[in-house]
Amino acid sequence: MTKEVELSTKYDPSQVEPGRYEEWLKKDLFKPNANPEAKPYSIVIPPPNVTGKLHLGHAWDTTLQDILIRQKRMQGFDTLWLPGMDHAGIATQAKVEAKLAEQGVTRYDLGREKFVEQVWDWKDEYADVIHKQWAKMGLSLDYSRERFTLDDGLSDAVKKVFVNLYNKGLIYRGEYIINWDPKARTALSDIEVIHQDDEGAFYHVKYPFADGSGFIEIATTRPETMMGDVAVAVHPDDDRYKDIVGKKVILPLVNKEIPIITDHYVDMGFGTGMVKITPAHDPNDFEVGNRHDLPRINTMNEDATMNENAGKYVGMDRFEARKAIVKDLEAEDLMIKIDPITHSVGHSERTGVQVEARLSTQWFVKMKPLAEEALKFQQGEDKVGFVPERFENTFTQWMENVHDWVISRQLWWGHQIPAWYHKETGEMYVGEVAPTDIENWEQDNDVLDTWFSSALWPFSTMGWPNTDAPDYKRYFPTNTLVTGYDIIFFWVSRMIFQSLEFTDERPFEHVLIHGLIRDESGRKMSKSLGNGIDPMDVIEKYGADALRWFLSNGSAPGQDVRFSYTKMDASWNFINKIWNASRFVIMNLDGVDKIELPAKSEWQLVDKWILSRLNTTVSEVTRLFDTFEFGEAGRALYNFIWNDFCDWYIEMSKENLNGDNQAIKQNTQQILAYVLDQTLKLLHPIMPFVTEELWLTMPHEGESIVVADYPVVHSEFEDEQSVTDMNNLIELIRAVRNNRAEVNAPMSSAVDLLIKTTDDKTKVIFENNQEFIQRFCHPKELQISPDVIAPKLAMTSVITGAEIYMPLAELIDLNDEIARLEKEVKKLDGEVMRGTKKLGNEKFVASAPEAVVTKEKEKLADYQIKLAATRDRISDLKAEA
RNA sequence: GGAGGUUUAGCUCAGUUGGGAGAGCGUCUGCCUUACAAGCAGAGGGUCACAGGUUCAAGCCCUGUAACCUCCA
Repeated sequence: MTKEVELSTKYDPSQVEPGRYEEWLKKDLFKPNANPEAKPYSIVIPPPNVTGKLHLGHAWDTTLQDILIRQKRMQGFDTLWLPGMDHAGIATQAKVEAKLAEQGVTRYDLGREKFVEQVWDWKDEYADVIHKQWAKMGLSLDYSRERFTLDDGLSDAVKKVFVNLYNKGLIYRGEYIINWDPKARTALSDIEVIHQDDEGAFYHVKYPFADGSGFIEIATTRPETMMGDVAVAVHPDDDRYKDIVGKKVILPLVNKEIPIITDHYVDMGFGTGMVKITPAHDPNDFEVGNRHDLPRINTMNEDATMNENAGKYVGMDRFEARKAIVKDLEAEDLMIKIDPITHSVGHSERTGVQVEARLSTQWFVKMKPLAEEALKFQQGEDKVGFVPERFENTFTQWMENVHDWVISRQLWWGHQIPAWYHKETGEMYVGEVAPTDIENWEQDNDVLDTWFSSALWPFSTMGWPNTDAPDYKRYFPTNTLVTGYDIIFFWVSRMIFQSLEFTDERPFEHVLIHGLIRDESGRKMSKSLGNGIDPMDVIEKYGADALRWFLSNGSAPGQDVRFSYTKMDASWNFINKIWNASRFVIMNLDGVDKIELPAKSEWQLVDKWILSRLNTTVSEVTRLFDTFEFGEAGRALYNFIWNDFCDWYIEMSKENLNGDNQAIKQNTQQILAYVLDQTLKLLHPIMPFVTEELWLTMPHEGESIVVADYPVVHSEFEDEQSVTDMNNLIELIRAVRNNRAEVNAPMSSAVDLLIKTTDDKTKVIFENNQEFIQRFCHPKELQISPDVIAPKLAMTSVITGAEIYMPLAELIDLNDEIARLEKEVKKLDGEVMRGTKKLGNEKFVASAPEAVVTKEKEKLADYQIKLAATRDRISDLKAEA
């Protein structure tokens, strides 16, 4: 069968990628294979936020998952990759509020119900964008199982977990000091607060004694909170202040008496050793206040404006109030000095505003028992395997020091807390279903932290709490979770303890942690810097395959990676190479409509060699995939394809394809086709589009490479001898090319080539492969014989098993050639000395493994022969001179 | 203050149990060889941050130092 094949001479992703994904979906290739005999392999996608578009970090994360899932699918596993998205409470609500603000509308204008409707519209819009982006990247997701964190099923799971933890006493409600985002007007957990160094000041303020006997000096960074001061504290061991403990001072501007107390919390060495205590506005002061039974005076509103407790400053924003208070203190001569300082200030991860410590009633998860269980579990055999391992430390250290988790959020978008308060009695009811006399109850207004529902993702998406759900039974626990190190605390840790608590199993066998994508100069990509790169733009220019290749090869496990267009160029180049190699093979497959490897007895040296190299590559790539070493696997593939297959086998195949021997021609066609087929399959998990295109163009069986069999190791391909022999041939060709380059004798000029073989084996190899020596060395006259007589003036190279002479009398100078050879002698002599010394070391010979010693001996012998031959040649040439 | 990471060629980075230092890009030389000039052939380029130690043998293991980065408090 003659194939009418037209492939363009350059790889063009825009001719390869569009439409392909839709074909795969139409053929239903991304669903589990429904083979009950197959081992299941499952991954749940880290659900992206519906706040916006996916960035390069998502592209990286999902590419790694797709690589895993595609390889396992080809290996015959029953694979499930479950997609979904996250409602991202605070972030999404903030976006929608910002959009409304442009129209001058607030969420309060709309009311809760109308506002939430608007958020659903937003969600639908962005879910659509995300679906299109997933498709562009070629992700083999099973959309029939797609979930959203606010789905009914997932919401049931959330309620069940909440109520269950509450009943166990692991969820409680109380008035504590928490982190407060005054812009979103909600509580935040510890890890949603980003600490950054800001310019601020230490304000040194006079607090006069009530008895008029002078004043003390109090330093504070936050004078605006002083309306809430209820005491001044010193350390009990601080001798400086022994006499004043128990006295009263007058709170400036307020003219209220407050006591001087002692508490171990005070750092004697810091500042003046005296601190003002403001229990409603500082977490440490809150603790001090509890110990001393002090009142808590909240001086701010939800939006961080001052409230009626702030006296004349009521209504001012916190920063305005600071200015006003400083001014007033100065006016009353109570400000001693203002020292500028740089200090760490907490900001909201989502809205960016400065976080307030705020006293409020919130819901909390009691973390200690859950953390202990998780830590204990990680001591066992079945622990979650972190890859790379060092990230397990990150996890355990956080778990060991974890604080209770604030889970209530004063938002409207999210899972409303399943607690109701009786309108008359005030009684609280917590349950999965609302009270039957609902008219007498009011549900808690707050919603749960989004991570509370995300923590259940690996099992809630599989049908839990129905433990008989087929997916739950077959695919949970999942096999691998892939995510960045930046959300180990937020998500990975919480999935682990929730899964252990509710399913008694780990949520995933392995968690593969990757780094962050940075820009070309190593900066984090961010909106404020404007240095973000849209993966869709990259795909537009280079294709999804090139982006995926870059992402899977760009870095070592757990390391950050810099994006660069130079790297994308290199990535495209590699695919172009594959494209053209395939093009060559396909163009030369006339008469071949089925791939059938010729009988082993028919294999020539080059055939044995390429099959052995292929086999090694399959073995390496498989091993490296199993340990998540995609970069190393990629390098193995790159080297095999470019350096072995393209540079040597394809080049040599031209000799056979154009020769007269029909049998050899057909064998060569089959081996070219076979190696290409195997190579495309090895590459498919990484670059799905182009491999599908090429595979479908060449002879193939089956409807798509997506579900083709992944290559396996064939022990009958292993052939060390052929690898050694081929290397011998390559060494010859390289030596000749080298000599030609040295004297600027291009391949187009034929020159005599005399090869004096010094062992029989080499003689046979060179004789049997004369046609390749002809093709690659382009000799005018070729002699291969142990009896070659060295010409008087000729370039000389000594290789293993042979001496090469190229009589280039008109091109070389005798003295130059002697100098060149002497340089060679110096190098060889160094090698011989090194080997001699090493083998002369008795301890080395005695302690090193035998294989290492043997290898050293062989190398030494080889160098000794080459050295002697080169020296002989020099003395011959000198005799000529 | 605690933990972790990084330091290897001009640049960006690999280097899997310790057994002669690698790639891509860039540089230099020569080639339009009918798959690919975004290609081919060849070349040059490194005290593996520094100082000790373990070992027959260290980029790799141990100790310390320096610089930079990240997370936590």
